[in-house]
Amino acid sequence: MEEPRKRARPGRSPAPAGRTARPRQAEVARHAGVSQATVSLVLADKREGPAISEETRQRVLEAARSLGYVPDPAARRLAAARNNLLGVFSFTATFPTEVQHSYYPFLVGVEREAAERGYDLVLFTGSSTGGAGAAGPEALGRVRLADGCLFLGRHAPVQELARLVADGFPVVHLGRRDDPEGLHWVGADYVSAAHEVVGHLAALGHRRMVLIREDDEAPASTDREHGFLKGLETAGLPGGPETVFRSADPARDLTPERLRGWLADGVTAFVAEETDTGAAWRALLRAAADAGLDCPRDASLALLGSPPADLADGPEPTGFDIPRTRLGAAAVRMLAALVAGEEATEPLVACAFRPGATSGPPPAVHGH
Amino acid sequence: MEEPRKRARPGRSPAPAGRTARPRQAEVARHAGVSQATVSLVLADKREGPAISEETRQRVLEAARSLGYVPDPAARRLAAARNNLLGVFSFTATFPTEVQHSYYPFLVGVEREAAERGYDLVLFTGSSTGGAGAAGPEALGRVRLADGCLFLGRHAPVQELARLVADGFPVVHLGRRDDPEGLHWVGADYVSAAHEVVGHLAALGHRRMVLIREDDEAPASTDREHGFLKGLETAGLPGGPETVFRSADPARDLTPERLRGWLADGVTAFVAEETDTGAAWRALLRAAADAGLDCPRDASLALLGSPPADLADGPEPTGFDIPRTRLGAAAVRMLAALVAGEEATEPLVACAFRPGATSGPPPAVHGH
DNA sequence: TTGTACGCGTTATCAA
DNA sequence: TTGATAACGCGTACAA
Repeated sequence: MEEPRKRARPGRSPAPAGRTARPRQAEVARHAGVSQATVSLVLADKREGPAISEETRQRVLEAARSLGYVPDPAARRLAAARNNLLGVFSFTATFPTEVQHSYYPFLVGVEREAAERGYDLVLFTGSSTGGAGAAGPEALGRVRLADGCLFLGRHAPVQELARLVADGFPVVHLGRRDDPEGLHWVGADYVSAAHEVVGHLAALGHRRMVLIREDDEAPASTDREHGFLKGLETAGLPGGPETVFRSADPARDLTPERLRGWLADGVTAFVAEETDTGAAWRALLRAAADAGLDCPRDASLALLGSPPADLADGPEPTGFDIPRTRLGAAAVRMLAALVAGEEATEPLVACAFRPGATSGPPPAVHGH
Repeated sequence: MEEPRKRARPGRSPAPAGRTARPRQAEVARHAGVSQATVSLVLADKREGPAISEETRQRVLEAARSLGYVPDPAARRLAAARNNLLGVFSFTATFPTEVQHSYYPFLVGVEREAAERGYDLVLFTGSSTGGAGAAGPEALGRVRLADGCLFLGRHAPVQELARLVADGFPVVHLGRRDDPEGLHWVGADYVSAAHEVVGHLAALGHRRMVLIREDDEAPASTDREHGFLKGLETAGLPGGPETVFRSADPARDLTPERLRGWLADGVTAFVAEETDTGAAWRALLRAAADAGLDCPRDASLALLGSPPADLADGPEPTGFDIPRTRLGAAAVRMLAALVAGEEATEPLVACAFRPGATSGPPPAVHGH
């Protein structure tokens, strides 16, 4: 006796009382009377590779089932196989209390598509919550547990994202984003959608229109402007800088007087971009009301997106809806492709045109 | 030559093109001129354990920083025998399209509490979606991937749950449930809440009231009845079976005539239980309206729960709100305790009393 | 104070 | 067809 007994479970804290350890492949092997490697082979169920006798196969499967065996994702990951786990990391709470920027519609699509493809989801509790990811750079490193990760929200730290991308870790960002070179993303096709809205107005007979936008350089904004201008071009209408009104504070700068001035110049339709705050749209509605305009009789209004929640009761704006659920699905689709080592799928998702009630034919020209 | 060269990275598929391997502790160690174990010690930064010379410490930290070292979560978890992962398994889609039975409020609490405690969440794509869990009972086995799992929804298969519980796998069910012996759950304290509602009515002066309930034996129903009867007792009011009206189809059985009969008998307040369909409350509102009752002048109404979404516009019912967010948090709290090998925490969460607008003093007694 | 050795659970290769 | 075996990256007991 006294022989140096094997060190008990080194590297592990003692198992909690009453807790039965999950069965391992080794245990399944013992029950089936085979080696652990055989278990691995059977469970991998590869087409190629060494064939296994049906008899052994069944024994192993039965043992695994009866023991409730489930592969350890960490070990699997370590051995460079896959998890069937897709990560979701948001930089605000994934389920925010303020419904304002709720990811719910995205998640519907994400869950559906992930289920479809046999993936489970890992929700990494974001940094904002002060949760698991509060501390430093390792916060983002956690996502490497999954086979790939989806990022939501504007405040993704470029450095860390770049690192993941550089390491070849499959990453998809929700929303167009150029910042870390080579970052994959899915986003709404604002260019086409804005283009379509302009086409709709032009078809109604509008010859001059103005885009109201805020003063930032977010891709979502520039895309809309781009689509707006392209729409004018397609319709053979005059473009140029004077068709875009840009203001850091539309509520202040978009006065009823200015609106009247445009009208006097022959402008008959106004298009506002959508932003988080909805400032442009709000200002436009306000100015039109203050100017005593009856919409759409006196002028047509359109919104490049969906109205903010608090304006949901008002008349349905002509414009388009962002297909959030389909965006979520598209993101998962792309992520799955990257995980599989395939090419990234189509990043753009079409928006749904919304006829709405704020546009109509331009007013008949009075006077001569 | 020809000596059997070391097999290149066994156990791994070939690294995807362009993929740079991240630095490992071993590499940090080389750069710092120490052993890998020392790197691990320095990075762990434990209070106890072997002390490290400040000199070495700095060299290691510097090397780690300059190489951009990030620990591999999979390896870390493999070594630590813990995931920091809590599972969430729902038997309907976790993010249903029909807002009717949305788990959103629960998830808010779940996410918040999980983040607080440093856990990430695994959303197991449920069986209903035909997703990863479509196949038979083994679907549930997947949850063993996490350190513990939360179950949502009514249709949890008892067999499989029992299996998990028997194996000592930490499981918490959302909603009271006795079925698999030893299953842990968290639920709303309907008994106290119903008790409080009765107390409120009694304090207003009501001496006789009737509970309208459907004809099932769900814990949520019996708890409410129990609380209702206890409330009567506390208030010193007559209880007994005639104070409970039980019907499999309240819409049919709860006629205006019956209501008038009760009123004639001196009943001045009616309490409806809440169910998925809201049938009892609907029938009560309908009968009161048909009987030409002005509520709360002629009679007081109360609802043991929250009104169904389609009745949200109506007058706010006296009753209580189920604290779903806090329930989610409580579930995570209990699950975390079980994972840590501690005792289960308090399963009951208090409901929030809602004064509402459907109750008031009983009508003055006319006649003599 | 630091280095050596081992095991966590898995996959993949190779020899039997 | 199956069983050893190496290795993934990290944490820790133990020896130096």
